Amino acid sequence: MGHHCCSKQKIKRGLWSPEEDEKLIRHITNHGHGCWSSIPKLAGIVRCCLSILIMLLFILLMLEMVLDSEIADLQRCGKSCRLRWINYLRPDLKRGSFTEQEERTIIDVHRILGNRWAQIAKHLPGRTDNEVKNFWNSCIKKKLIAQGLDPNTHNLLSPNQNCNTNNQAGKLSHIHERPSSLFSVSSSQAKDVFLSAKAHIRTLPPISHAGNNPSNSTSLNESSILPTFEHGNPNFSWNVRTQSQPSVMEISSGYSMESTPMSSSSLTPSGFGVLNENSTWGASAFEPFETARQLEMQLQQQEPAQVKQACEGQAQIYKSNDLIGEQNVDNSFDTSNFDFEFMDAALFPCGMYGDVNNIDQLAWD
DNA sequence: AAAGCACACAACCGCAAGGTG
DNA sequence: ACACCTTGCGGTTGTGTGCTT
Repeated sequence: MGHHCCSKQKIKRGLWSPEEDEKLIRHITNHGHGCWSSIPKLAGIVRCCLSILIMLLFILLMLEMVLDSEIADLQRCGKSCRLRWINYLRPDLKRGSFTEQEERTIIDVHRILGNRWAQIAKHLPGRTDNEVKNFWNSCIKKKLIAQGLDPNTHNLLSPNQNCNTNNQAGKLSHIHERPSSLFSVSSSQAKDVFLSAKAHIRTLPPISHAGNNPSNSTSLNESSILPTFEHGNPNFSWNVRTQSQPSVMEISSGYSMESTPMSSSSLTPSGFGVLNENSTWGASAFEPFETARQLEMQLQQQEPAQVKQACEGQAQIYKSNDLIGEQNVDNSFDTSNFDFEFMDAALFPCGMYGDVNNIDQLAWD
């Protein structure tokens, strides 16, 4: 086997020795990595030239020793060198275990981006995609499962899934417990966040909706505030009414709206800002609601198909808004053509993991 | 003490995208 | 336009280590 790029070479595999690390570090710090595939040879050649100069200054007897010990080529393929440098030797790497803040960031960003480890790692300075991936698979995944959440979708596991998970996880017999971990939140906190969300959602322009099951709908204008709600659910949708309740956003879910402490964990006190893949997650300024243009720009950095759908939806929203007051028309857009999950994620990207007491301030700053 | 097991982490593999001749 | 090469990414496997029996 082995890489096709190095099948002809005499390639060493497996763990790197400290000597190999040292050679690689010395070469890259002196010359940069340039072309990775050339490094294994260059790492030897450069050493060779230096050694020759040294040899001219010193006794010929030293020659063999130097050749033997110092200028031996790095018998690794470029791919392996690159990986070793990026994942382990790079000086800006942060070693050690992940902090709670990093863990939250990973969970938040993963909910939006999925298994795009390289993108996720960009939000964690000093961490590599490999590191994040390993941490996810070995730690966070299990935590989420133990919380009764699907690590892929971040939604509640169905009873069947829970069953399966129980079987798979084996030891996770405490799955039905509701530990008061960082993922859970009290109903009063949820209420605060909910009110906060409500306040910002109100900034949306008026729009009508069509075709949602009223029985599954919860209007934010209702005086009864649900202690929890679930926005990470792919079946979770939103819409806004104009006629009877102008400027009110309505949230509905094809999934059951059963009250569960877990489900509320998706909403964040840190704001509803739209995540930019190129920006750092976590401490971004609060953005109550993006204009259609801003949102479109954000969305364009996501998957094209989803962007298209989301923008079409937004365009319809604003288009219909223009018509309000002029004529009483059904301004609905086709919900079947709208990616609610993505829209949901774009509007509510964070988890409810921060300091809930700052919600109002964050909300209105 | 030794075997078995689980876990975390490092490294590998295959694929896709982009660049270049 | 095509083939080849390089790089980057995500999934998977291998390995070392600590714990349990």
